[in-house]
Amino acid sequence: MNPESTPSRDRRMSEHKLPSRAEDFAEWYNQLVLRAELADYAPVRGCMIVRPYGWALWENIQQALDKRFKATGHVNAAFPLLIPRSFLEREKSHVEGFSPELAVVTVGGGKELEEPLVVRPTSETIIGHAYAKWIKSYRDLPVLINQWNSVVRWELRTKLFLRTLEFFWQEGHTAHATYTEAAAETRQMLDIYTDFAVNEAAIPVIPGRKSDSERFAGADETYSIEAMMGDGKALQAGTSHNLGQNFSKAFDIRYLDRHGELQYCWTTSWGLSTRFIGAIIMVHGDDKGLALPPRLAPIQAVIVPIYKTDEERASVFETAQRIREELVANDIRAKLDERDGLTPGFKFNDWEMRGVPLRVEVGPRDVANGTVALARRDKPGKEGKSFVKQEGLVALVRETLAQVQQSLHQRALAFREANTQEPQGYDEFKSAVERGFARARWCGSRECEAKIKEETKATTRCIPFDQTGDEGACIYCDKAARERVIFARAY
RNA sequence: CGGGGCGUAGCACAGCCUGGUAGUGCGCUCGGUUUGGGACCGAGAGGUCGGAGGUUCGAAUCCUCUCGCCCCGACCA
Repeated sequence: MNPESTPSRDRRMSEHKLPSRAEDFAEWYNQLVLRAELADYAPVRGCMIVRPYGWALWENIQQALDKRFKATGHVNAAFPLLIPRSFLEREKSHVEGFSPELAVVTVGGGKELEEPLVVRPTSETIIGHAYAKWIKSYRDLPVLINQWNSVVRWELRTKLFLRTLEFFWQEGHTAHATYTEAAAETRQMLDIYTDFAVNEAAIPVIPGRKSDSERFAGADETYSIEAMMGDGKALQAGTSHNLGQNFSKAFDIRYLDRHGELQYCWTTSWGLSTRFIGAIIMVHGDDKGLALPPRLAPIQAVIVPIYKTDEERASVFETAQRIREELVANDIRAKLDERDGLTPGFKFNDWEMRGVPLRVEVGPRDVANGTVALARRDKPGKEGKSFVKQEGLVALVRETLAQVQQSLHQRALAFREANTQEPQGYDEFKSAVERGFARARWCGSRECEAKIKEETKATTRCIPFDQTGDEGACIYCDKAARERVIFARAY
């Protein structure tokens, strides 16, 4: 812009800037999480501090989900953090799945414990134990409990939000009288996650079934929603497990049916974690920073005052405060940026980096004319800026937020479509998973799945529910294959 | 656990090769001029140079050991 820009000025400018997504997606992500003040590193390797702005986002996610859980008859409770180690060992595949990543407490009150306690990696076992005590009769069923908590898994490679030693989530655990009911519950909760992802987070997802090798340790069937990130990689954004009678047999969760016969329960579990925040970042973010979906954004509209003199400041603030109060009174999460000594331009960039969907600029000219400038986060620069009357602003803000929500979803969907291919041969398959999803036939054998992973780093993400049903050849071995599967490199 | 890189102010780094006053930019504090797309000037605060041991009159710098972090590969929401 300024031909006299000095090298030192350019350097300073570049320090403000994030690395572009194209040049280094991983670094873009790391810096964005820190600079947007979503989270910070903790003193323990792999642990994360969720900062207030990140937690506010999580709270909005919690509310949107919790509302849906309650509407379908679930209730919240809290189960203990510490679990006797022997509990984990009762379900064979569950131990095998989790034992490498357990944190174990061996000392309590300065004394070696008789039985080591594990820090919960998930709560199937301790909840199973409780259910066994509580459930006696078919009249006690179904039991539909959820808990909001954190769990610990000793991961080797960690990344803020996506994979940390401790992470926050909700885990729902239900017990039913019949297989059919449990299966319906499992699918219902996946539908809820899908609805949440699409309508609250503006993230298009592919719901489907997991392959045997990707299934949860101890589940009969695992379902997931899979989303495409801005670099074409897949992220499992929510999961729902049909646990069959595996845990009820391991924990003796039985009930007397109406014929007076003792039956094992059918149980399910389902979870969505703070990893979802990583998905929001990587799906909607751009080179300017975060772009939060209005329905989940902690701040939906930020008001930036513009002034030179003290008199201007006073009149601008008066108007800006009035606007903020009107917005807040109408349930719009609005904030007035009262920071002195920062230029408007700095604040524009700052709030864009933090992903605020809508910005309201109020300056002396606006005070005089009864107008404001409205800027949309999804359309940078002049394109997304309009000058509007203060009168009727609340309705306009509401409408514009809905439009931003829509446009983020459409943009994400278009990106996914553009980067999803149906490869005809294995060569095409290989290039497809280089940049996105490959929807390809798979014969269902572990061998093909493993070979593909070895050769391309792509794994089966899920077997989508919508299938054409016609027969074709497996992308790898050419054997008969009915189903098309989503293959991708994954987080 | 294997491979690679790095530990110097809150952050990003220079200084180390060739031992001798710890430095630059950003950020922070104060004062002034600024403010419709990342302002500027001036003054200031801020350091056990990751830790321990050694060599030396003298170590951020040389030697030995150690701890930690980040990135890449085998497990995972």
